[in-house]
Amino acid sequence: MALRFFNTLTRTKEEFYTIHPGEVRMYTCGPTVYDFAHIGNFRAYIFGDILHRYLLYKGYRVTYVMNITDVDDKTISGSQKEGISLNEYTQRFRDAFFDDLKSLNIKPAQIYPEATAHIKEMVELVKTLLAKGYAYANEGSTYYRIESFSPYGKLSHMDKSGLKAGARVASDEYEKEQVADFALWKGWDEKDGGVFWETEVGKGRPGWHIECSAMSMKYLGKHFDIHTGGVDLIFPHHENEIAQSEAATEEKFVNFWLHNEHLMVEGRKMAKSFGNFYTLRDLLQKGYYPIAIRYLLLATHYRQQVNFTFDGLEAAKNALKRLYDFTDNLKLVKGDKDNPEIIQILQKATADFEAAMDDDLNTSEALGVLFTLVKDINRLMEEKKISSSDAKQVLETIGKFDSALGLLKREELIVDDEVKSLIEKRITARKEKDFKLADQIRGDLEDKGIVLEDTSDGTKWKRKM
RNA sequence: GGCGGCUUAGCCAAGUGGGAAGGCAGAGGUCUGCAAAACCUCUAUUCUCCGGUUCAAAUCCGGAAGCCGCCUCCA
Repeated sequence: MALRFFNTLTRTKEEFYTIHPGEVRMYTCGPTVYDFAHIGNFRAYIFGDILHRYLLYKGYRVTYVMNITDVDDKTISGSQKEGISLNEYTQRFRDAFFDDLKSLNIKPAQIYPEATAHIKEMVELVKTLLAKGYAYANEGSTYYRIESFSPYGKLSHMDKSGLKAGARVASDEYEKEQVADFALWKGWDEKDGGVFWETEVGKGRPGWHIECSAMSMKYLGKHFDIHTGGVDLIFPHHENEIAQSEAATEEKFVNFWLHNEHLMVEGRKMAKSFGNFYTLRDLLQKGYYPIAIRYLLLATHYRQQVNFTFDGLEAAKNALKRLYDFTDNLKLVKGDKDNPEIIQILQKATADFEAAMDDDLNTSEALGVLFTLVKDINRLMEEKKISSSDAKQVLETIGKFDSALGLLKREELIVDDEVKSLIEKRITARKEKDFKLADQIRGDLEDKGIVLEDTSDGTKWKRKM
């Protein structure tokens, strides 16, 4: 079956195709590094990651770009409050962001361009838009005239004539011809302090939308394959990116626009402004596993809202535990009689897995396939109808699935000499039927995060989750 | 007000015309010194509600109710 994605442009699932054979160029709107990202933000990056990984799974060469917004109102005011430079301020959150990506087992993009390092490209783009009559300057700022771009609204399916002034109108609105026009370049203001660039379009700083147009086109070309982000970016951010890019280049900007739904908390979207957010750090500090958070987010299809709850996180952890136990048990299989049934099971699972993922990255269904495989193989393991080489093949298949899912990464369990001798001591105690001592050792080890299991093949140990 | 989406078991969640996936939780059983893991069995005659189309509807059409998002910084 062919790979299909739901394209926000057409609101339908479309068969995926690439501009350059075998190669995909994709862009995800990254974080504004003014604070720690919350797990709602990470839903977007995990979604981008799944897309990235599955394209690699399918054999495409992928160039993946994610921007870092390191200049805007919030970063400027944050740095001023602390009396430090903009860069010093954003560096902390940029570092934290990359740490978090690692915790969540998100595969790095090739390029993470920063807005402040691409002022020149943005200015060029603004100049082009001015020259072509899509932009106008007023009081030191430059604005995009949406009226001049007739397809405006094609992504969000909003009628530009319907975009009227809402109740809230910013103080600088009078500088625009129309309220829905947006800033390409913001003229310097006292509030910006020392944050400004002297450029051909004046002293000031870039608008938000222009950075994504300038940087994505710089690294991926004027016309590229996939652009992703949260649904809240459809309007105005992505609509504006299209307007800027297509007006400037007179070419189609992006073929596939993919958007993930929000992470909800008690019926509302998780957002800084609502105060109902958890950062990854918050949850790790409470002892939750980052990969359980990843699992929780993958258990629901990316275009569905997910309600975040601690019960859900607990359930995710337990599901993950089952997968880990399964792979651990497979590694211990000893039989030498191959079972021809295994290959059939694996082929079926692979076909089902790919059908699920091909259908607009249906990770819920893909996880269902994975657990069905777990159950099938567990049964054969129980019946001892599996050889060690069969087990190796199962592990390979699971590993392949996981190259797309990214759930099986675990820290190595380090068992030091002290622990080893305790385990030995307990084995002896059990032989001598000193169960009181045996249970005490088991309890002590559990406190250290090591769980013991006695099987017919001897005592196994694993990390407590 | 404009545009869009959602409602499936105790909880989470796939499924878009013809067998209601999967996970978590729960119950019973096998195994075990006990526990854990694993296995087996059970847990939605039914998919928010009301009409309609059809031989056949969770799935298509119309309507209602509830909830959510975007229209403003936002993943």
